Amino acid sequence: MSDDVHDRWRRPEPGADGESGDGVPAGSIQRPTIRDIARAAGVSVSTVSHVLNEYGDISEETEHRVRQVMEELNYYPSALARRLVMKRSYVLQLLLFAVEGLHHPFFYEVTCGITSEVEKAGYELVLGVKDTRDRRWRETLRRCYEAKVEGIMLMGTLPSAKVLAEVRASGIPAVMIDIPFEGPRVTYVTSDNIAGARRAAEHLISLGHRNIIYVDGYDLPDEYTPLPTISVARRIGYEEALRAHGIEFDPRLVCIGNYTQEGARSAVRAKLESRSDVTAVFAISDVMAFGAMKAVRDLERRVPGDVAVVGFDDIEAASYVRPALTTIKQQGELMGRSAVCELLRIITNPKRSPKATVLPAELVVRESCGASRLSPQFA
Amino acid sequence: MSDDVHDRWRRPEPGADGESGDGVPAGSIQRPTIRDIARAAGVSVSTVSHVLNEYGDISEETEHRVRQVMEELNYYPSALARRLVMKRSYVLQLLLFAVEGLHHPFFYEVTCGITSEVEKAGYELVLGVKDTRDRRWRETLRRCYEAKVEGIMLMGTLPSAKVLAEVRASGIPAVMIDIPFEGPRVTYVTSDNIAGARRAAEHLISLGHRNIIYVDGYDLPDEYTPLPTISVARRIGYEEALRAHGIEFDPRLVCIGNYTQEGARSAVRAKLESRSDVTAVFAISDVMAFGAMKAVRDLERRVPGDVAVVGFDDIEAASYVRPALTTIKQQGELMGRSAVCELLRIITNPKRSPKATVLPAELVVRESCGASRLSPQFA
DNA sequence: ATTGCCGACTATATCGTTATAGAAACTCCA
DNA sequence: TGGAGTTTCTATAACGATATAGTCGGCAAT
Repeated sequence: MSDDVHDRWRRPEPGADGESGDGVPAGSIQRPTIRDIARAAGVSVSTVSHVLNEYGDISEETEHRVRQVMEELNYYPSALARRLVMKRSYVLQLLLFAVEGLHHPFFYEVTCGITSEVEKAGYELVLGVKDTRDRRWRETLRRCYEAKVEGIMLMGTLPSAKVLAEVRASGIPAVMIDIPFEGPRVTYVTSDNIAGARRAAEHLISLGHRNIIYVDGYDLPDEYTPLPTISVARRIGYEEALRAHGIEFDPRLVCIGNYTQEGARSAVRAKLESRSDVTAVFAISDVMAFGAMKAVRDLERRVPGDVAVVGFDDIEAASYVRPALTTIKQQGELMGRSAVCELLRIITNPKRSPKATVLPAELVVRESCGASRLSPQFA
Repeated sequence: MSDDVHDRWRRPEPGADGESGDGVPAGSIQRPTIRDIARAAGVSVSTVSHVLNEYGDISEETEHRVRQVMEELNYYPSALARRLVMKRSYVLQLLLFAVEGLHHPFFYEVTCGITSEVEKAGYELVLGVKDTRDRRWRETLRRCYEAKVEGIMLMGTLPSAKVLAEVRASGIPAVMIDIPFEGPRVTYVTSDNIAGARRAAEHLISLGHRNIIYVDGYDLPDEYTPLPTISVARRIGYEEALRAHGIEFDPRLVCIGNYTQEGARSAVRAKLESRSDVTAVFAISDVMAFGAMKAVRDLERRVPGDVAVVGFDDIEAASYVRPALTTIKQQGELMGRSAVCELLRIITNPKRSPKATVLPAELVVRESCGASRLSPQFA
């Protein structure tokens, strides 16, 4: 029976027989098409299609025969063809702008959440990583248009605010991650960065610190369209906390760590050397907080004895380091999940206007600020 | 001029005019097709295609006009249609089997390397993450066939050896990451796991340790087709080192940490409680080594004073923890890059037989084994 | 004037599906 | 017996590109 079918479906044209035909371009072992199935099963193409899509108007007997042939010929319908005719790609794109690969662990957590949710919804996730310094982001967006991507998620440190405008103008549904930006089919999910940063600063203030170094991520990119970055939001929270406690904001306590450990290490060291009155550091990412801790040790001082350090993100490593890092917990995985859910809602329900999501950012007290109240799980 | 063109290209059929037409399914703002461009520019579809693909047989004047129209109508050729007719997808698939999302930081590093290289080659990367315990991996493979994915990369802890067999049988070029498995169009890249593990164990032995707990990842999956896992390789290295130094392998010193911190913590704690003669732990991943360190502390003992710990991977956090973790460095990012390069070679050059890549795995001495020789960069 | 060639452009089949609109056979009921 | 309605199946036009195999002037060589 099996052989019988195999004989029947072979197309007349190609002469080649053996599996490893000689001149074939890679991967182009001719796979059977819907027409081959139809021929072998003795039905029309339409019938096969109806079986495939479970129209329910095919007799049990015919359906069985068709399915059997499909199995025997090892048939898989071409998603390419289907997508073309249905004008849907079932593809979501995650676009990550980062400076050195996607090395930031927090992005990783978000990505985890995204993949699992995308998978669940039966979509595909295309992962695109661009260096923030790479000016050719327009090309990357072009690929989204060409591939008829159904939705875009944007994450990381953007090269320019133009990206946002262009995504919005493209009409493709989009969810920004940690970038407050909205449009007709665009929204965002973010942690409550202002409240998180405020809480971090207040924690330090409540422990008696007054001169607190603020370690920012980047300088603004050279185009001065203001980007609604997490830096901005966290800075607002930091300044709010100072104001609420009658401390004047001192711009000379701000330094730039480039979101890297080494960047923060040298920046913080420089500040600590020039300002002996500093007793605390608030870095807007855990990785930079690690750098700050190293800087403190570089100067033969102690964390938290001489300088208290608080971070932001609560990446896994925050609980590994000694002293364990007090930080603001962002729910990265949840953030990824929420982004996908909202994106799918925008896609499937165009009338509904998209809704922004703000996730809470909580203080996790560990050891790096000298608070003795350790949560038991980080012992 | 612009308006002129816009008038010309509008198709006759659809009545809707405004942008936010009412009943339109999301994202289905009708984008212009190659036919619209042809019409508006007053040339044939073929001519537009020739311009698009730089055939070089179009007069400068015509080409200019066509390009201008494309710009004005905001035209992007449909990759879907092109892929269908060219029978190529320019898509690579990364398939990751993991137990809890893709939470292992090492996978992340590899993924970084992969994306950057894929991007560079002008391909797209589809990211698929499956839970190892999820039995429906066959469905995931089906999607690769349907999407005419040109190459597959497989990473993580597979649910079954059948996956490997099926990928090989599919004829799709594939590169396994850290899974030694080969076929006509299949190969792998891996660290030198045996040598790495041997080195880790020898390091402990050279410091005088004799009873060394070995923290493995998983038990073998329930189907007993033997999987060529990193566990197996590292175990071989560990046993080799013991043998070379006349130490008898004690199976009761092996425990299972499930590649998680907590799993390792409780497994190691149990072992330490039952075996007071143990002075060292070798965990086959850094994350499990962190768990082991916690277990040691749980029992009020000290690392490295009472128990030395060595890990495997050298994830970033390994240098953050206190004491900093002595471990075997795997070059994750390079691994990802190599995988993509080799995969592209298999795809573009089907005659060449694929070549396996084995990357060196080096010992990085930090503090967790009590070696005083600290490399300066981890101070 | 014929032939051949070249440069610029085009008509049409094709990729492998789904969608639309029937067709053929059969049942049911008056 | 003659529709009406069902059930099962089918022919064919899309979808939006590329590939193949031209056409049509014009120009040089014979």
